Amino acid sequence: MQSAFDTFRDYIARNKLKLTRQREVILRSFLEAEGHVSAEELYQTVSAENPSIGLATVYRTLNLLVECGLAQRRQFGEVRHRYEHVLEHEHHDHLVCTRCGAIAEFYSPEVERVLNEVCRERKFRVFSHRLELYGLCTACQG
Amino acid sequence: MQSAFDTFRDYIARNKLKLTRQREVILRSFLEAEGHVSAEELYQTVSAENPSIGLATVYRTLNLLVECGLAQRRQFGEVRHRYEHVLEHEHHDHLVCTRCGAIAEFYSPEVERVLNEVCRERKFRVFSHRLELYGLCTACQG
DNA sequence: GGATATATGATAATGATTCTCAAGATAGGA
DNA sequence: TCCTATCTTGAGAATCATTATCATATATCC
Repeated sequence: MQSAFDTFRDYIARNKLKLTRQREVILRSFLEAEGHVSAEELYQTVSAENPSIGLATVYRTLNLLVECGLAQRRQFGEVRHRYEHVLEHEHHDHLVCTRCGAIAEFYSPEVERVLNEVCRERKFRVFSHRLELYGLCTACQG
Repeated sequence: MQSAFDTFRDYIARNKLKLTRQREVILRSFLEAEGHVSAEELYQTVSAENPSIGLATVYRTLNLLVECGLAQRRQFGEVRHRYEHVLEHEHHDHLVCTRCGAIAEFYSPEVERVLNEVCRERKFRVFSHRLELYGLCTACQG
């Protein structure tokens, strides 16, 4: 099993790109961040230790991470996008709390099965889906 | 059963707003438009017959329509939002063709049931969900 | 080490949407 | 019907996330 760094290095090499200090720093921060980071948040973390790194570079690197399959870009009702890890992280859907903003993940084989059935019936060749449930998390129901 | 215009008028009255010529024109165009319109598209239609109506007013009116429950705002992988009718239009999910951009609707009681079950198990009080399946429509599979 | 292609940081540009504000229109009395 | 308070409008500025530009810096490959 390749590590995220290996995957990134391979992608860099295959596409005649360059492995820069900035890209390494940003990838490391991204991997350390948990859950669903926005570009701005990642930029805050990164520039705390490395004030010279610019926001544009964070965006550029996040795009690279999406291209090489390490990150997935999502949107949860907000304007900005959030990025989440893909490696060692199964496909899943989301429960979004509309009060506190918490985002929980879930995976349900039942859901997957039913969705595939829907597509089969309608002769739709599905590649991916996005599914978000909005409501109140357990903590916010009190 | 109230018509869309009645619903709109009620909302206007209840909130001490005013029923203007522009709002009527925009609501009528919205109801005539089919499927999923963007603000810009609706603006094109509206200003064809009524060049003095501005884009900002279209946005403002669409927001009113969402507030009074006549329209629902969605996003299908694009940057801009699209608006769809709610009245006389059951809840449904979407099949989005990534090649031709066609958006088909579907409703599956099975899906609804399974999703409710997921929430019950996780003690999540769900209010709504968004579900989009991305892939190739029948026409684009050839 | 040097040549050359790619990256970077700062900032301008973009595109969708919202805000601002002066001027115009509506609703509800008098 | 007219008045007046209040809400709306159109035009363009402002905003916010993201991308493009460009001169300078840096990695890669010989």
